[in-house]
Amino acid sequence: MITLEASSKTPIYEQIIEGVKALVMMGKMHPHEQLPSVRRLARELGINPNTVQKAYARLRGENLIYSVAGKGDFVADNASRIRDMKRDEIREMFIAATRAARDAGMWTDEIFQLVDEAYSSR
Amino acid sequence: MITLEASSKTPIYEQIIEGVKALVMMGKMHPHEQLPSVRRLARELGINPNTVQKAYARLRGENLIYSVAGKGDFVADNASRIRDMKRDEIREMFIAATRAARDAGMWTDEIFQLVDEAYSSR
Amino acid sequence: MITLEASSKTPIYEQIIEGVKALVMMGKMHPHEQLPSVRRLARELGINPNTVQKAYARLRGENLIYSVAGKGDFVADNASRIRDMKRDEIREMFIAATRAARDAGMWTDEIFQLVDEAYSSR
Amino acid sequence: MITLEASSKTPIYEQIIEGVKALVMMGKMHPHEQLPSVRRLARELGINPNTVQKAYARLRGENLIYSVAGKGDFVADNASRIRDMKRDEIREMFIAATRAARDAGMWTDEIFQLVDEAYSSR
DNA sequence: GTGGTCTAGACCACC
DNA sequence: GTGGTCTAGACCACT
Repeated sequence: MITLEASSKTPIYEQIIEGVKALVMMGKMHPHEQLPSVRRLARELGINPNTVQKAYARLRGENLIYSVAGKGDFVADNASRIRDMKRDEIREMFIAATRAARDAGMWTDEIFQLVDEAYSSR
Repeated sequence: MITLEASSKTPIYEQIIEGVKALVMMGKMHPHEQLPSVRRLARELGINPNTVQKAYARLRGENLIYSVAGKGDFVADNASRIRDMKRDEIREMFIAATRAARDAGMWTDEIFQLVDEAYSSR
Repeated sequence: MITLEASSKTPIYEQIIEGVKALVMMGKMHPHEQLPSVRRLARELGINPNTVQKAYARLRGENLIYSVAGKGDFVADNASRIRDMKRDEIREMFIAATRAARDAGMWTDEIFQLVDEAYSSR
Repeated sequence: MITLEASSKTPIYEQIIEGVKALVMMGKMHPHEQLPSVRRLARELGINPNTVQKAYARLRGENLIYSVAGKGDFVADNASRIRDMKRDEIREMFIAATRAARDAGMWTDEIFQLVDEAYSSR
């Protein structure tokens, strides 16, 4: 369910974090649902368990998942706030892109058209 | 004319590259105009000459500047294409952001408002 | 597998680049095969790791290799185009040489004989 | 009569040397004909007289020109051997190109055709 | 262990 | 003075 891009410059553990967030946000995983075990996911992705461990630790640090000793990791109850966090990130993306566009001499019309196309594509 | 953000996680040499591109794009530097020498810019920015050298080498690799032995580095003739290159980059930023926004359940209205605010701010 | 010519005036890092290209072109290295690590190759060649790093960085800039953080560098998928790139370079060499030869009053017969000898020698 | 390419990586003084050789080889300058003075040529080319001086010094070192105190520099009598020197250089170009072509898997037929086209073009 | 970045200092050819 | 190359040594993040 999670796919990695080996040649990408974003670290694997971050790709895993984003992958989990995406699954929850798209409703493919729900609060209190169990995540694949560290070792299992590592095996499936063909990577080092330490890397998965690091990703889960970060997710735990953000209180997006919780651990139950001896049982495994589960999606947290408050996982719905992922949506808000994601929106904040996206806001920043648009702000940065818009400033760059303005500096490059693009007008808002051009941007709106671009967004429209991208939104309805694929 | 070029400023560095020390706390940024983007490498210094890349900040220099972007700085030079921006100067050309904004019309503050023109084809065949001489760039500050490697040593001089390094002194001004308080960094190591090798770091500037690396930035200039990359710019040369993209044919955006050319070097004349014993004289210095100059803005390339075809540097006007920086504008188009930059626009392509910006297009990609908006496409990525828009797709992410759509996946996060945002509507185009929300995006348009966001862009409008960012465009007119500061 | 890569050998350096110390007395050559072409920079070491460029010799490395050509060496890697040659290995791929001759089929001694294949896409997704791992290159010797920066430090290891530096040790083997008796040079500074930074020099190898520079060579690999250039190869990466040409999309002939790709880096995976913490794992190493690998031959790119599209590395087969090295062959075509090399042929274009060779074409240019012959065109330049032929023009010079014509200007120097040499005939094609003379050139053909020269090529024949060089081709079958060593 | 001599033209320089500023952005070229071959040094200016070498471009001058090649320029003088070419003029003699093409019969546009003859033995005992006077060369432009150092200062004059420097002015015409918009470069530093030291650079022209260096080029003339090298040509003198190869006995291709001679100096007469108080009068200037002149094409040497034995300048006809420029042709032979040039041919040796060209031989080397073809040998290098042919070896590279062979290593890249090109056949002599392909080379011959390439040479033929280049020879009759322009 | 891996690659990526940066510094400090040196040497070279060219102008 | 200029850019180009190389070395030595350091620190960082990632696996």
